[in-house]
Amino acid sequence: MIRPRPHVTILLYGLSMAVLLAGLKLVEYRFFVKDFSLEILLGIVALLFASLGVWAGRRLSSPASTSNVPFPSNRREIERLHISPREMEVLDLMSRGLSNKEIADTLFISLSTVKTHTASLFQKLDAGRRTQALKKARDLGIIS
Amino acid sequence: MIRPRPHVTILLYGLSMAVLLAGLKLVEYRFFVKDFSLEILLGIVALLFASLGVWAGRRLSSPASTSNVPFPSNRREIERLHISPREMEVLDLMSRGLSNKEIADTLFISLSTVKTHTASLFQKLDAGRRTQALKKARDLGIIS
DNA sequence: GAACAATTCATCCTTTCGGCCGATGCGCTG
DNA sequence: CAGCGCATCGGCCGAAAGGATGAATTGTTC
Repeated sequence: MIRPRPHVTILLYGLSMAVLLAGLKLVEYRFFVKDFSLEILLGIVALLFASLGVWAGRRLSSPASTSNVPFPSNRREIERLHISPREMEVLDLMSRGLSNKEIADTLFISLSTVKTHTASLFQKLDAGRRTQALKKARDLGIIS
Repeated sequence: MIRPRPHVTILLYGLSMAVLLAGLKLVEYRFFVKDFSLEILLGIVALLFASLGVWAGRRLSSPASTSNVPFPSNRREIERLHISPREMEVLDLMSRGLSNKEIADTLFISLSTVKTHTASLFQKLDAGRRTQALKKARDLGIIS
């Protein structure tokens, strides 16, 4: 997510809004007629839009703050080993002592994905453990 | 082991040699009379003493090469956190990307003992993971 | 559009790690 | 000698990490 598809995200956002508005109409008829509390309705709508906003916001704002690997990061070696940007992020967070779960939460991806990244990192760095991977990466100068 | 009791090691070595020599006498009677191959006997004896020598050699030579934590190693912090010498060795090997098992084999101690050391390191460094412990230790300047 | 790399996610299984408990032996110090 | 720190070892348990595959989507490139 994040980097690969801003268009799709925007489309999804728009579509979701459309669906929500359509739903609103329905709700209007179903509940307004029944003298349902206006406050509750507004609260629900606000909550839905708020969460949708947060969701979209995360998706769209991430690209800017995502390339947060503050290091000259020996590009020669990174390219030589074919280490992708996303893998670099994982590697960086790993070097900060985060667990896979914490990395997943930070990057807003699933644990499975983090494991995929670490696995490919281990392969590219020829390591079998994260500590070993970090040692090698540090020796290669691709992390601080 | 290693540091704590050279006396005991020497005593054990001497005792083992005595036992072996005693055993030799027995073997001498049992097999020599039976016209057993002299080469085989010598081979066995040589092998036994060789392994004993290696074993004792490791024990005795370790103290010299054991303080192999090649680093100025911010003593202030080490003392402040009450990190013992043995724990420093474990920490150092940990930073080299070794697994607990490998550390155990390197230090010639059991896996349990390594775990004890790592556990007390985690407590003293206020960490829950080895990568986190390494990060903190590195930040404190007690490892390279 | 096919081919490809990058990113995402899942499941199953094994190994390793870490937490928690208790225990022993040695050396030093009060 | 009693107490304390250090180092050693064991067992049990749950959580984390790692290995092996398979698969879907998106963007780029030819």
